[in-house]
Amino acid sequence: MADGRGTSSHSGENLLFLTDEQLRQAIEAMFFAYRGFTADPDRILVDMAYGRAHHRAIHFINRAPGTTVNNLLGLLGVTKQSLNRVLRTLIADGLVESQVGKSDKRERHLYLTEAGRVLEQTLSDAQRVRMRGAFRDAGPEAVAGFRTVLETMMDPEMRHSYLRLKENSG
Amino acid sequence: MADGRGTSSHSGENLLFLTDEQLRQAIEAMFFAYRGFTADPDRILVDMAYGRAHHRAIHFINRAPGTTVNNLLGLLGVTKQSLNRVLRTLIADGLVESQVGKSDKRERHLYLTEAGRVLEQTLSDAQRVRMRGAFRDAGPEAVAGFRTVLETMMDPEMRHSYLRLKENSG
DNA sequence: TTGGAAAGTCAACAAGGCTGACGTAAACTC
DNA sequence: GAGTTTACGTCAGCCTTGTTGACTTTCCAA
Repeated sequence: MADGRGTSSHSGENLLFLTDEQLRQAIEAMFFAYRGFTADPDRILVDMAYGRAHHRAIHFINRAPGTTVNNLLGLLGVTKQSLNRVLRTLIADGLVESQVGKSDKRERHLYLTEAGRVLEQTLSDAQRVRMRGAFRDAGPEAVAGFRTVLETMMDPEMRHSYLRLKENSG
Repeated sequence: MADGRGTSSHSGENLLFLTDEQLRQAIEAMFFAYRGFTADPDRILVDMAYGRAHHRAIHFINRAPGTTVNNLLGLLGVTKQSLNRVLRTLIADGLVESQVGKSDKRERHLYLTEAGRVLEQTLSDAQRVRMRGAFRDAGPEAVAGFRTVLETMMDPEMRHSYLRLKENSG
């Protein structure tokens, strides 16, 4: 369908698409595509003394408003010291708000401020333009395959986080 | 096909799969999947004082034996100072060999040594295990779609590099 | 009331990006 | 043949973003 080879059968008997060479090509495709994937928001971020780490924090706070620090830590997969450095600047700059938990006062619940939402929108707009273009050019069936493979490629815990976010907002 | 929605038509009339929400989910899928993608080789590399940058250099030298430093720079998308730091240690450790160009003596052509090939094999084996599992579970049609979308997502120059590597090795 | 969890912080360090400047050798050009 | 450009290597210094380890404060829950 994409390369006219190894895609004619659904069954497990056709495994030509699993040769080492095919897999190497897929690895390179991931590498090059990820570069493109991050390029657009990165360009915006350099102009404002922020980096990719800030973008990721903003993204997930937007997706899971009111998330606790601990939960965010799990999504991002970094240490609390690393996240805290980023979070501190975002709070100081008025993009993120931290609210003491009502039932459990040890927890902090994170929200984007209005300014934070504006930046999130700007960044995700830029990132979505490329994604939308790729999806449109590739077509619905390719997109479905794309998402299936990505989901299968995740670590199980990450897949779990991913699916939970997906359910809660889609 | 993967989610039973928005995949029934080839034509441009069906654009339900391009909602902002769908695109956000795809962005998250890329993020989580890339984490899984790099996790296995990363685990191997920490035990030997190497990082992801070394892996990338080794990968592309293996794929394009005899590549010049300049060419490798283009593939990796980093500065020569950054690459040089990595390359120096790889050459010092006997994993990479640098040969003065025959026709143009300014150029250096890079090759993996036997030890370099062994490490490359170890790393790419680890990375391919996950890739192969994901491909097998997702099926040939999903794989074709996956690759189509990734190629479309690259920057044009990167796509050009990617396709050239692809042609030259299989 | 005490143990442990959630969060914040300080300090120190490493990998891996970057810029800018400089040097050398070889190739190219006029 | 002189001057310019190209390819490569290197030094110095900076930044972001990750890490570990230690310590404190707060506060929930057994």
